[in-house]
Amino acid sequence: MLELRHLRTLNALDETGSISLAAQRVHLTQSAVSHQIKALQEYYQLPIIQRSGHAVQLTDAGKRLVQLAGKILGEVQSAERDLAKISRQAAGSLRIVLECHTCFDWLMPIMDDFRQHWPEVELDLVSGFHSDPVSLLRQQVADVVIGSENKPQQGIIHFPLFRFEILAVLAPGHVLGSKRILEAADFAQDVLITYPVPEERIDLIRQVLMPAGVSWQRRTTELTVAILQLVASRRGIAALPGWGIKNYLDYEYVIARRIGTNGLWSDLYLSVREQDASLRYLRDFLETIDQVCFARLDGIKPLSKKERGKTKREAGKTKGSKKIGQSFSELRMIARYKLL
Amino acid sequence: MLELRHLRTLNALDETGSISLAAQRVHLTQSAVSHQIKALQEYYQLPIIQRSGHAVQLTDAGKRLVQLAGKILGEVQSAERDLAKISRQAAGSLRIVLECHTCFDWLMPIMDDFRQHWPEVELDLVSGFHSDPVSLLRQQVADVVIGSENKPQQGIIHFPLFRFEILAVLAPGHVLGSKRILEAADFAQDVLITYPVPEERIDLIRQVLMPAGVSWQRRTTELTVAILQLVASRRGIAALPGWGIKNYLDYEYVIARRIGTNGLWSDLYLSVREQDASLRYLRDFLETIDQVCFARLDGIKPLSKKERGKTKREAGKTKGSKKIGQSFSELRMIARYKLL
DNA sequence: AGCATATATGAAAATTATTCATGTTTATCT
DNA sequence: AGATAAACATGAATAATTTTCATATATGCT
Repeated sequence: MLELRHLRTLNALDETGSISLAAQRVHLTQSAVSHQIKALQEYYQLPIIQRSGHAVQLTDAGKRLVQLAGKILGEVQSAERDLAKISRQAAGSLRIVLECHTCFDWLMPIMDDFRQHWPEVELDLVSGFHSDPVSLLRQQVADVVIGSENKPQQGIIHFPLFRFEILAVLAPGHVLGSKRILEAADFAQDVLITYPVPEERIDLIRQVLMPAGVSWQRRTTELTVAILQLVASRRGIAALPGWGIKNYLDYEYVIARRIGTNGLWSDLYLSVREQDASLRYLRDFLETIDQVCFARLDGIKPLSKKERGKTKREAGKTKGSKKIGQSFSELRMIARYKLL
Repeated sequence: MLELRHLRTLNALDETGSISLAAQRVHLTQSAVSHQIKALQEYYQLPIIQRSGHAVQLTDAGKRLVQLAGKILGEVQSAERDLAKISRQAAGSLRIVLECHTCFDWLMPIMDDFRQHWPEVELDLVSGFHSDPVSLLRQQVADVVIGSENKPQQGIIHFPLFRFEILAVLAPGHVLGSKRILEAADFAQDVLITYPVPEERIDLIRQVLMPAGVSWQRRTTELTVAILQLVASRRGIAALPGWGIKNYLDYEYVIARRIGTNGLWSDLYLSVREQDASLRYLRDFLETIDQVCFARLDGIKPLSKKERGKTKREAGKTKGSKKIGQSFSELRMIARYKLL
């Protein structure tokens, strides 16, 4: 029997074009998705996907179901927003601390979207830099932290957002451009341009330069465009998220190179106080982030189970309070479909 | 997590206004529906139903979900019809044998609806009377029998439709009208007006008069209206399904009385060859019958598990062929929502 | 009050979904 | 070409969820 679960999976499959990626998006294993599709094919006595070599393609039948998913999942989300309004969970506050500076880029449109749907939620960005952003949650100064923190802490829940690659950004024609991959030592040759945050908050420094014992020169500026402008005018090099510089790369304003053989990756989490974790508008916010980011940001990956603070099963067991149909997986499970 | 299952149940709940009836409609126990609703309420942290005494009423939240169900379930059915077309299961034949004469009343509009959705299925009524209608399935003369047969037979599957009450129909002012309930003996006093079918096919005779050893006089005619006309003009009395005479009762053209303390009830099944049981258009036909009948026919009841030829669990075990995601329950499980 | 009817609920059972471990196929690299 | 890696499939085991069963509770009726 067809269920919404299937439609959510098919939707992810449509967007990712791959069973394993779709599986990550819906927080299942590749095997689970494979079984789901098999079940659907047997139920309808029809092939849903077609394999052309490695890539999977949706058949006409598959496309029809994806179309159904598109229509339906939006309706479901909209109904659930209405339910939140009915239950008066529609008011509250969402004060956001952004640990990752570049994230402004994708967060802004999401905030605009959110404001439309939740006019009664006070939406704010908590400005300034903070050494321990999560403590702001405890102090009730902020309600949400978007950052890399994922260590389990009493009373705090970390929702995984996604993993992205940090690329070295160079001026076109820069000498280092001749290398396909940059190593720690390469960064000693030029000025490093960063946001004005403490060294330990800069992934390149913490994870690459310091471990390698390489020294560096640094120059800071507030805005991403300013960093890029400096790089392009050969004042130095930078390290920025791949999705943040996509446009500049396309116009060959700057060029990018991988850092280290496997690349330099960073994980993003959204942290909240435990008691806020089931707030409707918070869930909707999470859902929107997922939808928008996976649809629009290039080269990001879902955080797989291993990278998560808690696994689904542990979470179920850990929960002391009465189960109210809101296991961790449910909190996290998100309808992924294209925004209209 | 919300699933289509919940929406189907809520829809039934909306239409029946009762948990137990809704349960019958979706072929679950009352307990299961109760649990489902409880889970939903806990998931959304909202009451979905309100109890005013015995009757259950949907809250605003419940109504919003029903509204969602209305939008969504129609889309699902429509997508599934498209899938059938894609799989070329859209062509075939549906030759129907009607054992119950009065059933023309509700079947006609259903056939019209069906013809629209399945233009490539040859739709026919097999006319004439047949002592063993199910054998027509074996002889490939018909594809579907709608009747009271429900004894398990090799190669035949009986899908339960519904149970309805057969009422005695009298002219207004008829002497028997003074009784609230008619007994077998009462039928000896007047002419019995029936369709021209063998005695053993008339429930009143087989189940009431013959067991009681009462004799009767009979007069036959083809059409339901003709029977009613004869009754109204005091040429005799008749026994007809409650829903078949609703309009005539409303206009007081005739009156109706229960037969026996518990009433005379008849069960209707739809029988097909086993190999046809998973045909898409057949399922759709079944689905439509369910929707239309439960929405429009007065006083019918779903057939509960006990009345069914096979139970869900037995069926699963019995099936010899490889399970292909189409257990008996799935074959039977029907999205019930209002036709547009 | 007592009975019949409708719903709720905890525990057991059944069913279904997911993961794990592994196999197969296709693509890539040397 | 052969080895290796990547993506998907699949059977069996396990986990999770759903349903039923057996009652309990509440309501309405006579």
